[in-house]
Amino acid sequence: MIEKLRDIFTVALIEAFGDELKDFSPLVVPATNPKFGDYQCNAALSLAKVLKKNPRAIAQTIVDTVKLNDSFEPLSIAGAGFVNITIKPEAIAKQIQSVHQDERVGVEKASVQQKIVVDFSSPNIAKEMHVGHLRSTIIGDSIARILEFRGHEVLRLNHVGDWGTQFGMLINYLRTEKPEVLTTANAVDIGDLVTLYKQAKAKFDRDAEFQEQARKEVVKLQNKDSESIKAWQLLCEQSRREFEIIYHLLNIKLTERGESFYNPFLPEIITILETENLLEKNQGANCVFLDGFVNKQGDPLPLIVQKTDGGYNYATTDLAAIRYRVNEDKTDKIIYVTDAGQANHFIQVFQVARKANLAPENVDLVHVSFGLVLGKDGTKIKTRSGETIRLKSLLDEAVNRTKQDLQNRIETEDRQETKEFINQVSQIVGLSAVKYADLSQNRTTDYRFSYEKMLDLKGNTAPYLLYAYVRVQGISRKGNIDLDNLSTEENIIFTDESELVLAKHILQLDYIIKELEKDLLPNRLCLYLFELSQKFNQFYDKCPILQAEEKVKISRLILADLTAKVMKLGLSLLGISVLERM
RNA sequence: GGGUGCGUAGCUCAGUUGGAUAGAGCAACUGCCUUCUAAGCAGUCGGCCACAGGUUCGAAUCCUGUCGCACCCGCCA
Repeated sequence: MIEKLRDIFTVALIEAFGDELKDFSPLVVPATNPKFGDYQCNAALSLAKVLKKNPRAIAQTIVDTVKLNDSFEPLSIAGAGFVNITIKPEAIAKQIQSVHQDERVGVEKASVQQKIVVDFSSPNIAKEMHVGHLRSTIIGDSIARILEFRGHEVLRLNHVGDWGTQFGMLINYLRTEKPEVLTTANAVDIGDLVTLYKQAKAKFDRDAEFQEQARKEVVKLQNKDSESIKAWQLLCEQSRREFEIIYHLLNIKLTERGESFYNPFLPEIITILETENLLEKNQGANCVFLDGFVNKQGDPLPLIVQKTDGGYNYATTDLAAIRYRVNEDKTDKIIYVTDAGQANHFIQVFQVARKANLAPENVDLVHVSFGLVLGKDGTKIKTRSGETIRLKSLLDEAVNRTKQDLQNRIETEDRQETKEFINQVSQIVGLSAVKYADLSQNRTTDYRFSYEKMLDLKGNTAPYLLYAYVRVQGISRKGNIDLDNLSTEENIIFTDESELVLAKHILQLDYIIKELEKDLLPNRLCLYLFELSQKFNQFYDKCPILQAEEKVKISRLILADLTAKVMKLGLSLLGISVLERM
C-alpha cells in the first residue's frame, strides 16, 4: 500500500512541479498519529524552499493533482502543509478478506531473491556457550528466518572457533595434565574441559616457555600431525555435542563450518594480497595498511594477516571466508551477527576484502552488531562467584521459574493439568521469554537481563503475546469453531472502532517485514506484535464474538483468526512457537 | 591518547529518509469479572530528550564543542 501511494504521489509531484522531481522522495510515511489518518505525505514542507512557495499552497496543488481511486477518503491538508491520507473502511474490509485467504497473510516475497550467508552464533570449541553467544544465536536465527520467509536462499553458517593458538595452548596443557583427554572420547565432561581450558590459559599468560611450546603445538596441528589431529577431533566432537543440546533446546538450525575449514585457503590469501600490491612487511609480520586508521603518531595502522612466526590469524581467516563464500557459495550478501566490539575488525576486513577484490562491489558485506548482555545492576552479567553464566543454566532457570509460576496459578485457579502440559507450557513460555526479551530490545544497545521482567505476564513480554494467541484458540474451543474453515463469503463488518483499528494494524504486516529486511532490527517486529496483542485485547474486550449475531460473529471470527495467524507467523520469525492453552 | 557507540519519565526501553501536542511497558494509585481464561481492559500520576551552541519553516533525530558511561585500539577471536 505504502509503495503504491509513493508511486502515485511521485507521479503527481512530477505532473505538478516538473520532471526535476523525478528522483525526489514523495515522503509518504505511516501517519504519526491515528487522528491524522493512515498515511501522510510530507513532501510539501520540504519542497517549500526548493520551489520558493508556501507549503500549504504546495500541499493544495498536490491534493488537486494526485489521482487516488475510491479506496481513499478525500485528502486533507493539516498543520504547516501535511497531506493526510485515510483509507475507507470498505477498502480495509476488502483487503482483510483477501489477506485472510492468503497463506502468507499478505506478505509478498522479495522481487529479487538473493543468496545470503548469515554468519551467527559461533561459539568456541572446548569452551561452554555462555550469555555472550545468546544474542548472536537468537538474533542471527531471527534474521535468517525473516530473510527465508522473504524468499531468499539463506545459508546459516556457524563459524565456530575450532582453530588457532588457543588449541595449541589447550593440547599442550592436556598433554601433561590430562593426557587421556587427547586419546579417549569423553574422558572428562565438558565442564571439566572448560576448567582445564582456563588453567591452560592462565599458564599461557604467565609462562613464556609454555607459550613457546603451545605455538609449536599449533604448528604440529597445522602440519596435520596425526596425533594432534586426533586430539583436536576429540575435543571438537565433545564440544559439538554440547552445542547441539543448546541448539536443539532453542530450535536453531545451523551448518557448522568452523575456522579450520578455511585453513587450506589461507596461503592463497597472502598471495592475492601480494599480487594486488597490498602486502607490506612490518616488524616481521605481513600487514595490509588501512585507510582511515591511524595510531597516536598519525601513522596508518596495519591489519596483520600473517604473524612473525608465519601463523595466520582471524583477519586472514575472515578474508578467506569471504573469498570462499563469494566464489564457492555464490553469495550476494554476507551478514555477520557479532557483538559491537568487533565493529572495527569488520570495517578493516571489509576494506581489505574490497581492495583485494575478494568481494566485488555487488556483494554486500554487513556487520549486524549488538550490545552486551548486562546483569540487573548494569554491569557485565556474572554468577555470584564472578564466573560467566553458562547458557544452559540460564535457560534452565527461565524454564524453572516459569514452571513455578504456572503451578502456582493452576493451584489458585483450581485447575487440573497433566505433568506433560505443565512441562510443555513452561518449556515454551520460559524459552520464548528469553528469546523475546532479547529480540524486543534494539540490538545495537547493551541490554539488561532480568528474569522478572522477561517472565512478566504484563507488558511487552512473550507471555503477554502468547496469551493473546491462546485467547483466540479459546474462542474456537468454546464455540466449537473450526477457524480453518470459516466462510469466505461473508463481509467484514466494522461495528466498533476497535475492529477497524485491529484490521488496519493487521494490514501493516507486509510493510513491517519489508522494513525488517532492510534494517535487520527484529525489535520492530516485536513492537508490531505487541501492539497487535494490545489491539486484539481491546477488540476482545469490547466485541463479544460468540454471542454476536451470525454475520457480525463471522466477521469478528475472521479478525480473531487473522490476528492469530499474524501472531503465529510473526512469532515464528522470531523463533518462537505458540501454544493452544497456557 | 585515538576510534566507535550511547545519555529520553522513579526503573527498563521505543522513537522508522528531520515533521504535527516526545511514546510504551513496569512500579504507584483509581475503576471494571452473572458475559469467549481478569495472564485482560479503561483511567490518573510522571519529561530541561545529558549540557551549550549551530543548520532548518521545523531537531530527541543532522553538525560542532563540553561532561558522563560503555566498548575497541598491530602479531587473541
